[in-house]
Parts: sequence; structure tokens; C-alpha cells
Amino acid sequence: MASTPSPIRLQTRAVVRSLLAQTAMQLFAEKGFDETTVDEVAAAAGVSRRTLFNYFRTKEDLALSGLSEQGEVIAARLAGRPADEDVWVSLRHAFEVLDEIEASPENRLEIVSMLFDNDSLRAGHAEKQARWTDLLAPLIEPKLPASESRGFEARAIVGAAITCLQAATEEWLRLRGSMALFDLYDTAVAAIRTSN
Amino acid sequence: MASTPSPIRLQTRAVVRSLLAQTAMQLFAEKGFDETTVDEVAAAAGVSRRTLFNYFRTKEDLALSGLSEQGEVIAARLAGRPADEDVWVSLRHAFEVLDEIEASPENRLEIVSMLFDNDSLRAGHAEKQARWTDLLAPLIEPKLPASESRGFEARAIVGAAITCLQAATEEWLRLRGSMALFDLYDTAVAAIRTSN
DNA sequence: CATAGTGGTGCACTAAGTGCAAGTTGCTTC
DNA sequence: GAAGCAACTTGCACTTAGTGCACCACTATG
Repeated sequence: MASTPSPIRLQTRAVVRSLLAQTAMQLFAEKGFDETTVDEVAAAAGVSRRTLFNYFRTKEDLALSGLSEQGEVIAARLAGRPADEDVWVSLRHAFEVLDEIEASPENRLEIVSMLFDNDSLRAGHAEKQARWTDLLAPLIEPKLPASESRGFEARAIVGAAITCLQAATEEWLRLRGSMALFDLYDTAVAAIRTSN
Repeated sequence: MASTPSPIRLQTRAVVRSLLAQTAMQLFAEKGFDETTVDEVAAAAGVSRRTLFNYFRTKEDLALSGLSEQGEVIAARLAGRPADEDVWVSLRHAFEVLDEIEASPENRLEIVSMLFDNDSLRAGHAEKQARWTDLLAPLIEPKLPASESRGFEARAIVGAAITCLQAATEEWLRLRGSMALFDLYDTAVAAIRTSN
């Protein structure tokens, strides 16, 4: 059954998946998300509509699948930070991998615009980023002082940090990329953590 | 044209809208969101499917329309807080109206469960709450020290506060309501605002 | 060469959402 | 009170997302 999906199978599957996502993003960037049908994506990728839905649960996933992987990369980076480092500093360093893995910075603005243009897409984007909390909170929880509610506190902190990242992204988009994303992020964090 | 939609028209429209949302929530609570079709809601409300879509843009809106109104109530309360009050204190007081307007606390758990059960519904819920930022940030901006980025800082703070509320709601749900929502909220705010 | 398992595909179907072209209702104005 | 106007309602046809199912093609293994 689902015992050993075979390592080679998994790999080809991952490659196809990535190819499909790439094709989709291409079309979304050209024509816009709403104006692109799933059939068009399937046709452009040379695959049947049905097969496409074998790789992605929804059309939205085609545009947002990258976010889950980004979350894992951030988590990996976070796990490598020194144990006694301040949680906010650790999170900031972990987030910075985004600058490294983000494909071609030139069309980054275009992609982010697309993501924020559509209501349900923006919601899905925020939700996927919020899901990063599930990956990151367990990693910073041990850094917090012992307490019965430490797990919850960890989730609150990670959630707030992600919110700062989102606010920064929104502002970065509004300024059309004229300010560095992480400068905005720092401003946001300072704003919420400084009294008055 | 859209000059004077007539006050009486607006009022009946609001009543019908509220009635439809109520009917929908009833069915959603009984059978679940995904298992309820828009046609069923329309039929139960004694109205045509097409008319229902005249009142609500999407099925999701049927479940989430209340959130926009809640945002306005919170904004109204926030506007009434003293000008020199600490922003976090003001926000906390403003959020507290949720305890007042929330219909029947007994099925509140049921409703929140329903909202968090469905992926896109949860995303839509979070997004709608995030939109509260647009209403609340302008009200707290004047309370912040002058700065070129004051508007952005206000958005970050409000966003973080909303995130705390969401984290608290999530935890409240996990504990099946055994702890007061606002005690959890306070814990979350303390966690993000206290060094280490 | 037979066979079993796996992935791709076509087909038919449900359900959300939209555009349009009616019909209905109720209010204004003469 | 009648004519007319504007907004509300509705049915219908259509597009698109998403799913269940059955069948086909390929491949690895005995």
C-alpha cells in the first residue's frame, strides 16, 4: 500500500510538482490569478487537468505551495541558532533566509502584488504564513522561562513576529520596494515591543 | 443612480441580510459549513439562490459577515477611549466589547469550532480580523510619538494586538472554553511585550 | 510471458458564482 | 387614481473549481 512510495517516485513527483507550480506562476504573473483557469495551466504544462489536481489540492495551492517550503527552511535556520540567543533575535535571523531563497528579486514585487490582489489569495497567503507558527513555536518554546503556559506564549510570540513580517511586506509593497523589507520589519518589531 | 438609496430601503435590506446570515449560521452549525449548500440556505430562508447572492458575495461571507460589523463596534469603542491612554490598554478595552455583543455564549464554542474547522473559512476569518487594522490603526496613530513612519507603526501595533486575540481564541478553543478569553489575551500580550 | 501495482487521463457530476433578461413591487408625480 | 420609474427578485444558461470512478499505459518482478 502506502508502505514504501519508493524514493525515486517521490523525487520525480517533487520535480513534476515544482514544474507545475512554475508554469502556473508564469501564467498568473502574465494574466493574473483570476483570469487564468486551471485548464490553461494544465495545458501549458502539457498535462491533464485531472493530473494537475493530483499534485495540487486547489488552484490556490498552485500559487502558495512555495510558502510551506519557505516555512520549513525558516524552521531549519531557526533550529541552528544558539540556544541562549534572544528569541526575537533568533526569529529575525531565521526570517532573513527569505532574502536568500526568494527567486529573482526583480519580479518579487510583481509576485507579491499578485498575491495581494486577490482576496482569497491574500487570505490564503496570510493563513499559510500563520501556519509557520506550528513549525517555529516548538523551536523557541525551550528558550522561554518555565511556565505552564510556555507553549502558548511561544505561539503568541511567533505569531506576532510573523505579523510584523506581514505588516512589513504590506508596507514594502505600498512603497513599491523602495525600502528594505527587513528595515521595515525592525521598525514594526520595535513599535510593538517599546512602551508607548 | 446611487444618489439616495432611500433610508427605508437600506433598513429593510439590512434586516433581510441579517436574517439570511442567521439562517445560514443555523444550518452551518447543524450540518457543518462544507455539508451545507447555498441552495439549502436560500430555500430555508425562503428566497431564491440568486437573491442570496445579491446580499452576500460568497458563501463564506454568509459565515463571516458578522466580523466586519464587530470591527466597526470595536472601532467605535476605541474612539471613545481617553486620548492619553496607553495604546495597548485602549486596544484591550476596545476588544472587550466582543464579550458584550457576542450572541449567546453557550454556542460560541460551537461557532468558533465551525469557523476553525474549514481551511478557507479559517483563512477568511483571520483575514477579516486583519482588516480590522484598517479601522483601528488610524485611531491609535495620533497616540504615538511623531515620526515619519507613525502610520506604519500604528498598523504593526494593531496587527500584533489582533494576532494576540487570534492566538488567545485558538488557545481558548483548544481548552474548550475552560479559561477566560481575555486572560489568555493578556498572557499573549505580556509574552510578546516582555523582554525574554 | 503473466501479473500486479502505480500514475495519468477522460468522463460525468456537484456546487459556487456571474450575466442577462425578464417579471414584481411599491413609490412618486401629475 | 393612473402612468411611470427604480429597485428588488427571480429563472436560466453558462463558466469554473473540484471530486469520484473506471480504464489505460507503463514498469518491475516472478
